Amino acid sequence: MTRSHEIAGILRDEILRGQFRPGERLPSERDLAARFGASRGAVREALSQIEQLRLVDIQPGGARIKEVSDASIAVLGPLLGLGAVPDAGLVDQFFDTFSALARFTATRAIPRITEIQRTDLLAQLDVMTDDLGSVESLQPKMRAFLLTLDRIADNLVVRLISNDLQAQFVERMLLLHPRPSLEPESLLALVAGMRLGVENGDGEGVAAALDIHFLSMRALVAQALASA
Amino acid sequence: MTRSHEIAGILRDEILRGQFRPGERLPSERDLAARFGASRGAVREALSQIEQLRLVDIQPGGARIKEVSDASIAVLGPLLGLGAVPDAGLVDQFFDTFSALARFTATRAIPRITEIQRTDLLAQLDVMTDDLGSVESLQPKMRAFLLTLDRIADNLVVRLISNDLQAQFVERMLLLHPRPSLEPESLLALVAGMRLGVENGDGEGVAAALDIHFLSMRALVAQALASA
DNA sequence: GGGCCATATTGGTAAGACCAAAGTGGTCCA
DNA sequence: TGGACCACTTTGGTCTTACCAATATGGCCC
Repeated sequence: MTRSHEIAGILRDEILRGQFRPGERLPSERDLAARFGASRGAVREALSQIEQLRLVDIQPGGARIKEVSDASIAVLGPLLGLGAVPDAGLVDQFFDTFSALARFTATRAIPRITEIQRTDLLAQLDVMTDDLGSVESLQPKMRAFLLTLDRIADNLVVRLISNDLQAQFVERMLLLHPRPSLEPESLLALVAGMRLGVENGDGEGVAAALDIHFLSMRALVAQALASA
Repeated sequence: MTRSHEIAGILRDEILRGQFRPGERLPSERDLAARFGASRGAVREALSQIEQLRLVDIQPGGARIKEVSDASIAVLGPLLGLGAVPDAGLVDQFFDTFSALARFTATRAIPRITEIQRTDLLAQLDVMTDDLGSVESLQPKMRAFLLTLDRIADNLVVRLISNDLQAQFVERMLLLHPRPSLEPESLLALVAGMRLGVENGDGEGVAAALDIHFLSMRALVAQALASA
């Protein structure tokens, strides 16, 4: 973690917390440098990063704060990390959205699947079947499965969006305690449902299995967050 | 356009064009500064921006190129702008994805709509009905309508994703010539379909109207790009 | 009270310097 | 001959100082 990233993180979080009003001017680079005990160069690098998040608009004369709701998806992670516990509403929105993207990918991928890819997917599902007990070890396998679907669907736009969601979300949620734990039965239903869909070339079937899974996931996470 | 943004744009495009292999090292900051006739500070700000796109991994010892497919959604715009004409396949993927997000927003927004919001949406649709002839003036109204739906759906995650897609895509597509022109009949069908859905609280109806619209849009844009 | 101009402030950029970490190549030893 | 070790070089990270152009600010004048 470099000094400029550190400064960028602090300023970014202050903006996300609403400590500046939209339209208001950020302190000058020289003032910020003094505040952080850093050089103007480091502050400028930090501001350059925040500008990419579309949180500020930098112009000669001053940097002005913009609306958080107009920012880049890259602020999602920091937004989730603002409090000791991620905002439950935001997490639910994330799962709802992520679920929709997974459905999208599944319905696009399955119809254009090759036999080799089908074999690959089924093998991945088989491995998952042997591992239903532990969410910790299942999660990366699930992620790899979805990534394979992503590659088959061959939609770079969704792939890039998923990259951002992964980068923003996954690491933070893995820190959550107590961790939500899915019943082995529902995990079995998920894997079995996806397997059936993959075997029969039924994208809608795979999507439906994912839908159900994410619905129960949302309920469990909401419960975990409420008790945290 | 500042010098650092300029340099960032050039390097970013070179990476997106594949002029560096993933894992390869970018020239040192000092070399880049010499190449661009700029100071190291300006180059560092540029690299800091490219790092945020997840196109490079900067570490003491050197900056290494990463896979484009692992980058942020923020590279979509630059990717579309690489050639004289945007890549047709990528544009089609964009519309497919954008359409799915619009469907998502519509199905989430309509069920939770208030009477005031319903009146607002209907008014917007009425204005659009009077303006079916010109795509130029209809497009911003359409965008405003979708933004209203976004606000009603109240899903910040999708809102942020849409921000990025808008920022990456809209300006570039508006430069396209020849511009695709939709038939007034199909536009009328779109508006009428959405109106019916809004009136009856039928989110699936609104989504279906959007689906059809984006499908014909995809066909027209593909045609426009092929002739360009 | 409103428009205008000089001044202070702010971002944009450059040049030079130092440090610590990583990469590099050679040497030395087994 | 092969591998481990070490010194050197390169590289990113940071700071300082300085200057310019565009903007913002405040006071002045009409």
